[in-house]
Amino acid sequence: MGEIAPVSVSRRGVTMADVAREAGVSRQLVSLVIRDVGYVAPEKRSLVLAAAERLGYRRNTLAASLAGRRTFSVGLAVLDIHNQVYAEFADGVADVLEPAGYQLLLAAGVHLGDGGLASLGALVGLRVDGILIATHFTDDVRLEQLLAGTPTVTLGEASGVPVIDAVQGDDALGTRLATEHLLAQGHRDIAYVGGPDTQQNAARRSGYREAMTAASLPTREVDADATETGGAHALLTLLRGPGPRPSAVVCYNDASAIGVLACAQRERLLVPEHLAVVGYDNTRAAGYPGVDLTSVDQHARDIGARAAGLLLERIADPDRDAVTDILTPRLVVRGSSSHYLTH
Amino acid sequence: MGEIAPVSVSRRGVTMADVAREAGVSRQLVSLVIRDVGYVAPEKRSLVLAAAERLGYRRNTLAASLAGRRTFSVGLAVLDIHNQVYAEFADGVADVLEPAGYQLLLAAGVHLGDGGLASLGALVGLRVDGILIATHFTDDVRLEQLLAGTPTVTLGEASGVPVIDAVQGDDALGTRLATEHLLAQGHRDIAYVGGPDTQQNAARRSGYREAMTAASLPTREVDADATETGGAHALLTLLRGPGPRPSAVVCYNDASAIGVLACAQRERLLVPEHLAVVGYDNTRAAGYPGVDLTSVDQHARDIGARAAGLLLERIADPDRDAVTDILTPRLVVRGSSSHYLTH
DNA sequence: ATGAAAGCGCTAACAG
DNA sequence: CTGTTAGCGCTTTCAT
Repeated sequence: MGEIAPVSVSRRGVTMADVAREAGVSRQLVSLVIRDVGYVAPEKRSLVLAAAERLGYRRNTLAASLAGRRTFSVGLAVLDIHNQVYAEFADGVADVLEPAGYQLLLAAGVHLGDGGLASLGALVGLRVDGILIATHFTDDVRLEQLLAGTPTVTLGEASGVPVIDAVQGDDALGTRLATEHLLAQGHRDIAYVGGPDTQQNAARRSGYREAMTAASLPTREVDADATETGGAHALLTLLRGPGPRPSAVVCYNDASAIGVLACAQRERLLVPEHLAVVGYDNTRAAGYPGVDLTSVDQHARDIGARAAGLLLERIADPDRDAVTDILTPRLVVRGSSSHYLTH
Repeated sequence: MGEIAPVSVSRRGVTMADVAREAGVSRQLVSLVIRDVGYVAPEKRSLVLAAAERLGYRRNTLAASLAGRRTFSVGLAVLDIHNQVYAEFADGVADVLEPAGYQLLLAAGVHLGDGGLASLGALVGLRVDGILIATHFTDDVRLEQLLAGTPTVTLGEASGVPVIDAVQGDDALGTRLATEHLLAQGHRDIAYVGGPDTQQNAARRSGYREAMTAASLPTREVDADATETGGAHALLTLLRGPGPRPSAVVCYNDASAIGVLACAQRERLLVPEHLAVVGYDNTRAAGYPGVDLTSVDQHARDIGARAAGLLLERIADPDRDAVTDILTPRLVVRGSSSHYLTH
């Protein structure tokens, strides 16, 4: 409030200049030491470090990024943090990005339909060096415009934008493996519990259809949302519906499969004797006792790691051709689909 | 490369100045429109918006934050993104923070022991307006120094730093409720499966001890890590150990409780007839068929929301006194502990 | 190896 | 409602 306020360190205002003054060196020298680049005489270096420590200096990443035109951070936008699969994507991404010196910024609950585009916009606004997107895509032109200039890789689904890299599982193959496994067990009446109309779910559905068609068998499908309740309702629909009760069900994810199991139990159907069940994603719950669910593993963590790798490549060379990587899923057989494994 | 390059929009360089030029207005007017503050004539406003749209303008949050000294973002540092509880914390936090206009930046895998402190440092460096921490705390002096000047609230555990707000569940009460529930069912031999030595786990352990001591019964404890395998081993230890087999087990989290269930099944012990089991956290898996686990619900989502609320208050008034909020848990009784509920 | 000068893109405080 | 004048804290380029 006085005419000339005495120089004082404010609550959060320790700058490089302060550190330089304290250490008796130039501001640039401080910058070099903090960034750990170039050669700095060891004594000077420790002088600076000590001064920084004493003052509680914290580098202002904002200013550094603005001036340096790089943030060394990448954004990961995921659909649902509760979904194990996305957590595994994130693990794989972190495996690659952290050693490379990037800070991972996670934005959860990103639905591209509504407010999710805003989340993406926030990441772009933060000028992250790259963006990883794990959600469902629709033909939204604005996506291309929004991401123009920011290296991007999608996980699990392709964006539809030609210049964007993608890493995904072979979803059609996954359900084909599941269906063929059931066929090999002698099942003929195999139903499918499908999900909301996304790229991924469409691929999974088609895998089931292909396998059934190849075996000259009719298909039978019901839909469920991504919850246990949805799966339970789906099974009820199948049981109450016309025609014979299916002897096996392929589900588009583990949550719905677990719902099917719950419903089967309530309906006094033995699994797998009366009803064999296969899920998708091989989440941790699939291995729980009393669940013991056969499931397709899409190698989510590997997808995350691979996507992060592609992103790093694209950051290094923004003009290289876009690639789409497809990982081969594997079927993990458990008690819910195999008589031999039943206790 | 020419002497004087023609004005061209570079890959990512559309600035407010460009928009102003395109719209034929001043740069400040653009700023007002973009920030949506003050009064701007409708025609001018749409003129600016149209120009921004045409040029594909994206506000540079970095520059805005640097100049405005506020980022309108808060960091949420969580221990383990795979753990449902942290996902629910995040939900609650988002419930409050998003309507308030804050961008949530999630940092996962934050163990304060090792590299996690670096993650926190990254958030501080980004100059987030506040930090929410959901992990375990040890007496680390550096934490206080690191966070000085950044409003902070902890979730689930207190930090030990007096000036930091905290929101947590009453963990001792939770296990006391669980133990008393088992006592009410007539159990006398109740064992406890405890976790790694954290504040939270210590409180849960003490709740069990209090309840047993109050009933003049001896305690019996084994330890397990936070996985299903850990729980399974713990039960084996109890079964192979001296003395009679316990008739009930209280577990410090759901994962270990599910491990106990798995082991019980392998050992041909009926649940709850031979062994009653109670978990902690009431994760979604507890409600799965075949799991059907009685569990203590600490209201994680509410904890997240409350913590976010406190953070907002502290951002508004950094000097108000620190508070610690304790939420009362409730016991959710399912088939794993109650004969009456068994199918 | 170090200092000086310039500027990243924006907000803020005021005079017009 | 517009224009001016200052920075925010840092990196960078170029001298020295």
